[in-house]
Amino acid sequence: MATRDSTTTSMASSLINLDLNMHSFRPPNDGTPRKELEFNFIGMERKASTKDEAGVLVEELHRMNAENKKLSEMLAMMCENYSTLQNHLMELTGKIPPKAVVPLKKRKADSEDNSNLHRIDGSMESSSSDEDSNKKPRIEHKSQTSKAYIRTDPSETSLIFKDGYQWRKYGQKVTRDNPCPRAYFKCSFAPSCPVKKKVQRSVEDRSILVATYEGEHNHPHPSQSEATLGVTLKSIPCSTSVGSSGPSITLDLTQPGLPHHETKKPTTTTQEMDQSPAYKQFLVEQMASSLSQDPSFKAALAAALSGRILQTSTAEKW
DNA sequence: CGCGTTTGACCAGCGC
DNA sequence: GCGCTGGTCAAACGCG
Repeated sequence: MATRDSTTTSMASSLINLDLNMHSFRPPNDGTPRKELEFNFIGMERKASTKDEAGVLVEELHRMNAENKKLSEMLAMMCENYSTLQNHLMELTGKIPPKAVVPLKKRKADSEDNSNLHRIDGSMESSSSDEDSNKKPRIEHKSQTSKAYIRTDPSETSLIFKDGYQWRKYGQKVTRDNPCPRAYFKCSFAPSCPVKKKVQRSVEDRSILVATYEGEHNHPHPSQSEATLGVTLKSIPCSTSVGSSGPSITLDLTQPGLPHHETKKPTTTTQEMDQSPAYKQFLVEQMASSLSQDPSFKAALAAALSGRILQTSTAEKW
């Protein structure tokens, strides 16, 4: 964005310079033939100038004039492209203004939560940082937090949405910076599963549910049949999720039926089981096969890639 | 009756 | 140290 602005600014400033240069050649009244005026101007500087030198200067003037016109057209086109792209982006992001992405938070824990904040268009707000993790022993699952944005019916007041997992609500609280209550859920699919999620409506757009996931499921994803149409039709998972504990393939924790792909990375137990290259190759093939056969993963991958491509192309344009 | 939700109370971190 | 705030607990409640 800054690159685009500076480019536009520098182009505009050079245009202004060009324009000023043009005006410096023009008299207040532009009624007289231009060539004669130019010749007179040059003549004022040096009477002994030859006709050839005047011709070269006039030619240069015409060339700069044409360049000025070309640059003006380019600027107009760039402005038009910019507005078109902006509209397109607004459509893709579900008309969420960028300022809605970073709510003002006072407490440290919340600001850290935002470190893993993801925009609704899938672009990461910033990389994660665990620099404060030692200061807050209360939060035990800081290493794996992610946010997901789910669009729901604005008339729907419930904070419950189906994402394929089983959740048990254990609390609800009205927070200071959001009049909408925040609901606290624990994963109840497995008794020992440490995963929690907080669900709260966005201050900016009440139709958006902001789900914050903490921790990592220690059980397989419930069967895909348990994932209702609540997410696929009524709710639109919009964000990718990336844990801060290293590279992972997590695409969207809210995707129904989507296996927890971050667990697909080789675990230490797997590595200890068999270090043979053939076995590794087999594992890789199995993973690739299972992933490619998963329609949800395909859809999530496509969404993530398209978002990334759009982001890259937009950045290049700017 | 069992399970999940609601809701007020309590606890602990953080800033002043 | 105190007050504010977010997070959690657990009894009460509702529903199937």
